[in-house]
Amino acid sequence: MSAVNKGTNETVATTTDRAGPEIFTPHDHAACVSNSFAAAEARCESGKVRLTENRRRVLDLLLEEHRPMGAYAILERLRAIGYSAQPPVAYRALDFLMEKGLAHRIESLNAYVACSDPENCTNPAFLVCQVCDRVAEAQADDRPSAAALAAGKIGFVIEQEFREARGTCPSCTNKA
Amino acid sequence: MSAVNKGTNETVATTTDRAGPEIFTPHDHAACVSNSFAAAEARCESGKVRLTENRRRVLDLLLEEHRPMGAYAILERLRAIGYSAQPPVAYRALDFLMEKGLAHRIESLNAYVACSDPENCTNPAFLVCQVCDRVAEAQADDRPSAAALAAGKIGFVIEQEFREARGTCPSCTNKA
DNA sequence: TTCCAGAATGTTATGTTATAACACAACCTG
DNA sequence: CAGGTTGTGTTATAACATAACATTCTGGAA
Repeated sequence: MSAVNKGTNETVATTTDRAGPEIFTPHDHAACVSNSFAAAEARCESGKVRLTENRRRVLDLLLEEHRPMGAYAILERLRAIGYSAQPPVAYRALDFLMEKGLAHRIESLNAYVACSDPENCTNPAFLVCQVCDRVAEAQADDRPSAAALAAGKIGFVIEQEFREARGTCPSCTNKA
Repeated sequence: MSAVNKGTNETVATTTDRAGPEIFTPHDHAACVSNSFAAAEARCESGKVRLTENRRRVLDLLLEEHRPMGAYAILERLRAIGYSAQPPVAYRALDFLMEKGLAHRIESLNAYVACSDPENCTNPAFLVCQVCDRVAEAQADDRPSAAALAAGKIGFVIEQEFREARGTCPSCTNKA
C-alpha cells in the first residue's frame, strides 16, 4: 500500500498523499472507520491485549468525525449512550489507542483524534483547521525536519517529534 | 552581538547559529538575559504597552535557566519573593511575553520558556531534553516543513506551526 | 474444574493547568 | 481633570489529567 519505489530512492506519491489531506473534503469515510477497526483488531492479535468494549467505543467516537475531542467530551458522550464513565476510563482507552497507533494526541489542543491512516502512519504532522476544527494528518516526507537537522548538528538525540500547524483548511477558505 | 568567548576554547557561535544549540553547553548566559531585556524594552517603545514590574519579574524568572516553567511554578516563585499572585497574574504576563516574542509556550509540556534569541526568532523548533529538562531553540531553516508542503498541496493556509522534539541533549548523553 | 496471574475496569479523590468576570488603579492625552 | 485605554487584584470555576486501590474478567496451567 505504501510505496517506496524500489529502483530509486524516490517516494511515490501514494504514501504521502493518502488519507490525510482528503479529510477536508468529502471522502470515503466508511473506509476510514473500517480501516481503523481492522488495524485495531490486527494489533490486538498479538494476544496479550484485547480490543474491549470501552476501547472500541472510544475509538468509535473518535472516528465519527476527523475532529479532535477532549477526554471530557468523550466522557460526556459515553455517559450519553448509557455508560457511567469517570475520567480514568477515557484516559485509559486513549492511552491504549495511542500506544497502538490508532489515535493521536494534539498537543496544542490537549485533545485526541483517531489516526486517519493507521497502516501508513509513522510520524505525522497535523494540520488543524481553526475554523471547522478538523485535523488532517500529513505523513512525514523523507527529508529530515528542521529539528532533526539542528539536533544532528549538536548531538541531540530525538526520540519523538511533535508537528502541528494551525490554520485554515481549503474548505473553510472557500466558504469565506 | 554574539558572545565573545572569554577564556574557554569553546567554539564561538556565528550570528545565525546563535543562542539555540548553545543552551546545552556553557554559554554567555548574561548575554541571553541582557539581550532579552533589551528586546523587551525595544518592543515596548511603540508606546501603547509597558514593560511593567510583573512582566519584568516573570521574564526574569524564565530567564534564570533555559528550562520551561509551568505557570504555577512561576506563581510559586513570585510568592516566594514576596508578591501575592493569583493565576491570572502569571498568565497575563506570559501572554504579553509571548505576544512580544520574548517567551514561548512548549505545547507538549504545557510550560513556558524565555525566547533564547528574540532578535532572530521567527518560527523556532524546540529540542526538549527529557533528562535535564532544558529546551533549545532551533531557528527554522529555509526549507518548507513537511507540514507546509502538505498544506501547500491541498490549499491549507498555515498561520502558526508548532515543532517540538523530545529527546536527550548532548550533555546528558555524555553523562550517561 | 480450580486456581492463578495478568489484564482491564470501577471508583474516589485529588492534582494540575487555564480562563471568566468584574471591580479597581495607573497612565496617558487632549 | 475628564475620559479612554492599559494593567492589576481577586474570586470563582472550568478544563485537563492522574494517583491509588479494590474488584472483576480472561485465559491458561495444574
